[in-house]
Amino acid sequence: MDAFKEDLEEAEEEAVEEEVIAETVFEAEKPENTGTCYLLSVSYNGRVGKALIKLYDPEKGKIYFWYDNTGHKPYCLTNASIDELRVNPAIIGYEGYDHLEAVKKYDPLKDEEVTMTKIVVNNPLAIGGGPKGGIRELLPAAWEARVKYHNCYIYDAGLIPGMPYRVKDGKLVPEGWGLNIDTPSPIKGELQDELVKEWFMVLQQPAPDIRRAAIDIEVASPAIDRVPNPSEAEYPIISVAIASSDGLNKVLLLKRGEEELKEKALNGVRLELLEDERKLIEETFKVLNDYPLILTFNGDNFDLRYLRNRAQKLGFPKASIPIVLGKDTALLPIGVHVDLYKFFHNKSVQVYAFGGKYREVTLDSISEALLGYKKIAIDKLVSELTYEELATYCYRDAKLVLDLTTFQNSLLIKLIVMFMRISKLPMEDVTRQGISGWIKNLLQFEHRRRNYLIPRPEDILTSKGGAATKALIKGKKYMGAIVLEPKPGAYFNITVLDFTSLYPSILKTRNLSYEVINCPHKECRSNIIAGTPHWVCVKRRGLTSTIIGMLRDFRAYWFKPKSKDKSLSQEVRSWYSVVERSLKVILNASYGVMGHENFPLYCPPAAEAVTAVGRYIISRTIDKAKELGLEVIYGDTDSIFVLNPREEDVEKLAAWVEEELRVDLDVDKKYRYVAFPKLKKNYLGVLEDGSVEIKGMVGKKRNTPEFLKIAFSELIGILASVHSQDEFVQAKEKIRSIVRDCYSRLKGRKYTLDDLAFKVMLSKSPKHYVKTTPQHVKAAQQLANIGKRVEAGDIIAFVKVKGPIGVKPLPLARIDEVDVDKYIGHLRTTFEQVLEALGIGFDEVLGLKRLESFF
DNA sequence: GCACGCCTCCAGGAG
DNA sequence: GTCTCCTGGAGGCGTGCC
Repeated sequence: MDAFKEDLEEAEEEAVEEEVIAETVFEAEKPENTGTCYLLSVSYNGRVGKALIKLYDPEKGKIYFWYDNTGHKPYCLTNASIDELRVNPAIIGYEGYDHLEAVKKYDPLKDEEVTMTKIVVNNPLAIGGGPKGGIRELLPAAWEARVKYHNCYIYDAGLIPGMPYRVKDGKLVPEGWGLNIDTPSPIKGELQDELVKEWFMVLQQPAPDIRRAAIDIEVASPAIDRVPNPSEAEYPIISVAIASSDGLNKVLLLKRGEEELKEKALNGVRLELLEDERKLIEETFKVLNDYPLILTFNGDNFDLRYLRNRAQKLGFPKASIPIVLGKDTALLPIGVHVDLYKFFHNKSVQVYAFGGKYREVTLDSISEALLGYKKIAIDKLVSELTYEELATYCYRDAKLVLDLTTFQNSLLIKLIVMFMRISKLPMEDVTRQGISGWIKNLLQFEHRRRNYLIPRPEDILTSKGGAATKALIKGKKYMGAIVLEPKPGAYFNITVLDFTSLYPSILKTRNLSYEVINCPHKECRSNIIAGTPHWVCVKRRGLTSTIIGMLRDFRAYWFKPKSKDKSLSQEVRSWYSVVERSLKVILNASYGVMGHENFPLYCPPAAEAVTAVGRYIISRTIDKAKELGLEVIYGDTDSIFVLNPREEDVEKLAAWVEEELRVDLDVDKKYRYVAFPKLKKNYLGVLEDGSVEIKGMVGKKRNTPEFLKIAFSELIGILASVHSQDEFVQAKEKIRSIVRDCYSRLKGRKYTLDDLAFKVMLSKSPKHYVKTTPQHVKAAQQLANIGKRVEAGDIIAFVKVKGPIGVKPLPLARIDEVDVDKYIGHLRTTFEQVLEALGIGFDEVLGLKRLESFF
């Protein structure tokens, strides 16, 4: 209930945000004819009362505006008849009410055509979301009333953000989509040709590069590591750095006292000293208005917010400030603002698009992982730096942000454009929303395209029911995947087989989608999903099954193989690799959102049907493998580890799987050897090329102290060089010396506090830990006691010490109070995980008894 | 009073 | 604010022993 209320409030905020745009008077050119442009953004302009489209002209590097001229208006649907509504004064007398229309829609839950009434209004707030509640609150039942107007406009106009368009005689038309393109045959299947063709054009179309500038500001804060409050904006902005893709690289500095600049430029970056802060801000606004794309890192909540509020404080007229603040956003009237913090924060982007290369979502951590260089470290207040030091520091941040979008041929821009096209979201939205927002919008677009009524979440739940299986873990909603018990030990020549995109394949081949599972037809009830009481419709194809299945096929049969096809040019291959990665992000989340309560198409039976089929598929495959004489050592969800198989047996198995289970089974990789401890989700393997893969083990976890990580990686280095059983014996000796060395350095307190620190993230603010007080929270509390601010997302570094509390944060700890025995315990668990798999005892390696006599 | 076992919470990972 | 499964470590509580 609370969550529902919060959602309501949020929806209100966002709708109000659309209105706020009315305050600004900024306009870009609105030509009657343009060349080929890219659709970056769709929003609602309250002042004009129309949908506003921002087009990017790559030739000129600038933005054009195009306002809707088709007369499209906001609306919602209801099941009340026109006659009933016509006599309802609350509705027809509502401010902004326009007219009523009878419309026919296909209701996917009922599988029948229904007649609905469309209530059309003159501004989005009349439907809902404003302070007055809107018409949707007055109706007994409303459909599609929570779809944001700009998204509704995209659906109805069939617009695809990120695709090329042009304005021709005042009309917005698609341009250069490659209409004569041939769709690859493996994908067509029973799908409608038109659908496949459009999607293929959309994926195939290369993405533009976009002229852009990154900005970063510094504020004269009176205290070190105390971030100034952007709502107050009480301290002066002392520098603004701009790093751009078109050669404008400069730092604006606020003049203090009599001090003059020593240099006019530093490494090609122009330095400009400005007499007063108003001028500095005005110069910054010029940049904001000039560039089609402005990049920041946390600009929504800091840089742009501060700039806006500071300008207001200094007396700028509201309408002259080119920054529009929302509850959690800072948008631009002309160009588009992308806050990279928000984009990199997206878990799917982090894990699937960037392979988990960065772990903390900070500019330092991301840039180091992706670019190989990072922020400049300073140990005093920014206001105490010389002009040159300040400029260097500030510019570095802007440059990092820019480079994050330029590296690998503007990979990031291309990914964003692909995500826009797939999700049908404007650039501002796609970079700020999570994966569920993307998939929601993608599916709603496809509903509207087919004239499907978008169902209300409560109707899906009541007509489809809840989950029938029980999760293994307490508190989870339904049962998930199978993880096999590994057979502990080291094995040579292991082949890993995996089902390509298992869950998306299941969605496709089992026809899983919210509307077709537990469908209303009697004759479908016998088409049961094994392991569940649910049945699936045999009369029609589900929407999710169709769309996700098609995207899966595009990736598996076209973009992924083509991205590795050496006969294609490097440029084409790298484009296909971008597409393939974007599809992977969508595919990997497509099943998860069905099991997510806040997803508007939440459907527990569909989610659990996917995992049930997954369990069925891996179990049957393992049985068949055994029957063929293959030895399965381990498996997890969609993979099986087979010991030294004959190629023809693998082929036989794959053929059987395809025929019998209707999924693809492929060789994923081959290990020279793999070592399994007793534990699930833990192993260490050396691939044929000598590269090492470590899964799950504590030695590679982020929060593990550095000294253990180092010792662990030395151990890995030794194991990587092992080629045969005999070499293990020599390896053992080397391992022994590592462990002993570690042990004696611990005992002798030779490590620094840094080496020994556990670095654990506060997942919430310290006061929200009510059930227990974990160690990192205890350390955080001690930091708070000495006046340091600690909040959710901070990484707390602490060491374990002797005494009642047991931990101290790094700044308060001394090396002599460290609890050495605790650390030896950690040394033990870290190494035992690996050694156990190799049949070596930890105590045996250490020679514990003898060694201890030395101390 | 205090070991001890048992359960829960939390962070971080695999897939 | 996709999902479930799995692990290590600590916190917290009840029980039985001295």
